[in-house]
Amino acid sequence: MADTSPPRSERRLALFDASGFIFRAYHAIPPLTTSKGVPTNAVLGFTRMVLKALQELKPTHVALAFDKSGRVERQKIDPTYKANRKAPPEDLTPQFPLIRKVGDVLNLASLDAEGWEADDVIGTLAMQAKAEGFQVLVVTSDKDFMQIVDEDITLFDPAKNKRMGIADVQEKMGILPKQVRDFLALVGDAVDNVAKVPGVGDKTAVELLHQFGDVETLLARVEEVKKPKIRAALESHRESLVRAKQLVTFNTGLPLGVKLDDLIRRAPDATRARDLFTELEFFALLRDLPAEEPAARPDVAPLSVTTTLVTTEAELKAMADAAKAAGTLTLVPAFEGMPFAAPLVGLGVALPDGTTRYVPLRHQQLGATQVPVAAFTAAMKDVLADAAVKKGGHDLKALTLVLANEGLTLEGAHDDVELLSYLLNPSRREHALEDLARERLRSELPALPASVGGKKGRALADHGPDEVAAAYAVRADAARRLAPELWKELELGGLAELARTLELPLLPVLARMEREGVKLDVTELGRTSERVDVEVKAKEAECHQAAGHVFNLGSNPQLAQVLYEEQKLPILKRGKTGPSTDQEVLEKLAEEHDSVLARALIEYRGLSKLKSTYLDTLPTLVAKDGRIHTTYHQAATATGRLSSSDPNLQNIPIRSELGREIRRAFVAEAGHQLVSADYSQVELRLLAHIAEDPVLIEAFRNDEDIHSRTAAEIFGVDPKDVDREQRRVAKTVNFGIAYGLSAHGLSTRLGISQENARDVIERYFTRYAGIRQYLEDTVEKARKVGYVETLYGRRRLMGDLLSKNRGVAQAAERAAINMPIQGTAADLMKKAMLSVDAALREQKLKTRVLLQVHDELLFEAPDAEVDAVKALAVKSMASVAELKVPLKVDVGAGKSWADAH
DNA sequence: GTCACGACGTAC
DNA sequence: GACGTACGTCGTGACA
Repeated sequence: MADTSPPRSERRLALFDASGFIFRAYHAIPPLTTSKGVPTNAVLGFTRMVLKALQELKPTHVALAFDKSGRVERQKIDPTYKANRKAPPEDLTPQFPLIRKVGDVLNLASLDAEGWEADDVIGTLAMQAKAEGFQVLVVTSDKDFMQIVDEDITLFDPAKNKRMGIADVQEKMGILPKQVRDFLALVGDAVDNVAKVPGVGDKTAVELLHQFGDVETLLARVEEVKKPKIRAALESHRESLVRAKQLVTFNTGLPLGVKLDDLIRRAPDATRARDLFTELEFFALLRDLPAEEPAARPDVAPLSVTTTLVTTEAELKAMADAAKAAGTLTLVPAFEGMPFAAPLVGLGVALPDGTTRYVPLRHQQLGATQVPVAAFTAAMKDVLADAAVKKGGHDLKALTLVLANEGLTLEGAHDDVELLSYLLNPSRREHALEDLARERLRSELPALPASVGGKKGRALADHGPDEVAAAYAVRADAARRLAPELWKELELGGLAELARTLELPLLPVLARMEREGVKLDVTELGRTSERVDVEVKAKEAECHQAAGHVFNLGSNPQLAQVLYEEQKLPILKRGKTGPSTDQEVLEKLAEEHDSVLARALIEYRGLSKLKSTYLDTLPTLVAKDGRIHTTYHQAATATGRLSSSDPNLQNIPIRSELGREIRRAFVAEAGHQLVSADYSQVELRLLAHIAEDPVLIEAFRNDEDIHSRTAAEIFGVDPKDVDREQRRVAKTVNFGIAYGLSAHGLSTRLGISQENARDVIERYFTRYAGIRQYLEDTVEKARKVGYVETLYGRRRLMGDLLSKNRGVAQAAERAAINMPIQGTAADLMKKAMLSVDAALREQKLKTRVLLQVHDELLFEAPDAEVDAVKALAVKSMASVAELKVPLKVDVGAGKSWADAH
């Protein structure tokens, strides 16, 4: 036995009734083709079933069994066997070879035997495996297989996710597994053209088998059959009954010539599987492919391990020339800390000829040979600024910023593998180079120094060049190798244009915004903080007073104890870990149960939240230039939006008075103003456009108060007669509709009954019929193709839509509804940013873009440019797309962010 | 001390 | 569970 075999006792062979599933999948899944028209419904159903069953059963050995001219041998017994079967439908035939191909890339053995059916192949293998001590799992939905069930052979129906052993067969059929063939012979099979004994149905067959055991005994003692009609039928159908039993009995002695060790389960060939699934457009399945495969493919060269240190100006120049000649250059900077402030310690380089370099620049180690930074910048300036030399790497925005610190401009950002991977699957949490290399190059990257990313260890610059050269150079090489593969997939998914014309051009714009930063009036913020500190302490004391003792207001378990055990207030909502104490609950407790504690807590929470998150934190993040430099993440959200962190400047308060006060601390330099331009109702406008809803389109074309108009539609009144309550309801519906709003959600939000909420939603959909249609179509299409997309082709893979867990599937539906809207808004804003940035540069204005908050851009403009910038921003943003509705942009200016609104 | 997680709350 | 997308703070409990 081969060493690779698991211990005997743990060996499990899964045998798939592949041929059976092909037909089942074909009929279970509605017609489906790739964008090129290749039918794939059976392939998809089959593939899903196999992957699911493998996950469920975790077999050690696997085989797929197929029919091969399957009726030939049985027709020797009875020429009419399956004679009335029609040829497979014409859109199924081309799927047979594709299914074999799926088995191939999943590294699963496919077995068949000329003239025999999959049943016989499985029967043979099952017996063989049983004899060798295997547990056998037959994956099938066909009841005929019950005949081979025994202590070691179990059936598994992936459709029902159910296993079937001896006891299950007995319970279901009322007979032993080995009697199943007798049963089938007695009752016949119209579909397969197996003759039955007339007058013998399921019940009679079972009775007969109880009495006689099997067909042979029954025929030998037929005179003992009590009912004359049945007896006569049996006597006159002797031959056909014997034949029927032969037909339904599996042949378990085929000469397959396969050793069970050949069936050891192997990991899928991830690369080929990815290619095939991409070709078949099984995007939802792509995500579930395993990240690694055991064997390295021989056609992929190992990642470069020999790295040349570049320590002379001549070598630098040679490197720059080589890059210029080839037109590409892949770079990974060695730095630590924030990219907008970090000095460049070194630079990993990969050249298109497959060689790698490391340029040490600021290693502190004694005796480290390195070129002076000035010589480096002089030698590299041109090639870095040459857009014709395409730059590659991982997170080129960080590279751009770090180089900018050295006075270097990076142009031609093109192969950012983080960004490219993000566009392929924006739902993915991370696009770490380590992971991409593992998945797509089957290589482990050497570890970076512990100080980078983590906090411990020596500073990066205290490492010698030799210690880190390989790590950075190999990273550059990995990025260089990944880029072509990622571009190929982008082309296949129709995403390459989005990458080339939107995301990659945006990258330097974001870099400039981060580098610019926004000025914070720390003194002003400090004053506010001191004042709030007093208020927070007062509220805290009030809470302790109300509780009768001191406790940690920040601890929800402690708070829950006080509220629900000591004060015996009713538990209105529960979370996973215990009773909830969130704002909604507190408000109810304050209102309906007149809880002094709840009332004080609400105020405490509001104050302490703003204090800890903003007032106390923002000042610590002010850089030496007196400004705050956020980091924008271009590869973070599932919809295509940007996100912001360190600090997050996209959730600075605005709704409360204290919130606005915090915004007052974001100010313009002397002689400048902040200009804010934001899209009005952009998502609702996009919904109108995408859904092509005539009523909503008309409302926006007339620049109506959209919430009043909606209220008028819902409540059947004239827009001018809409009252405040009606408008409030309509506003909530308008906001919620693109999020997959439910009656329950609307009722809790508005404090109305669920019936009432249902009625409101129903009226809404009646008046805005296009919206309902759009929502339904979006989910339906997403289920079929596995993704949703924006107006500009940005895609989000949506695997969970087919989840068996209804909650998960419904959440995925809501996300699917929302993404095209939110994502298209994000696309538009990104286009607007490109347009605005280009216009500002072209007109050589001193105004800078500082912040983006999803539907708002914040500029810092010299006083003299304010009016021009207002006009420029409105024009650029509003004309970024020609839609069925106008895009409206509101704009304002002032000394602070609050004043600009 | 660090980490992961959940609860909560801020924004659009 | 019940309305989508993010990120940050705090408390908690596991682990070192």
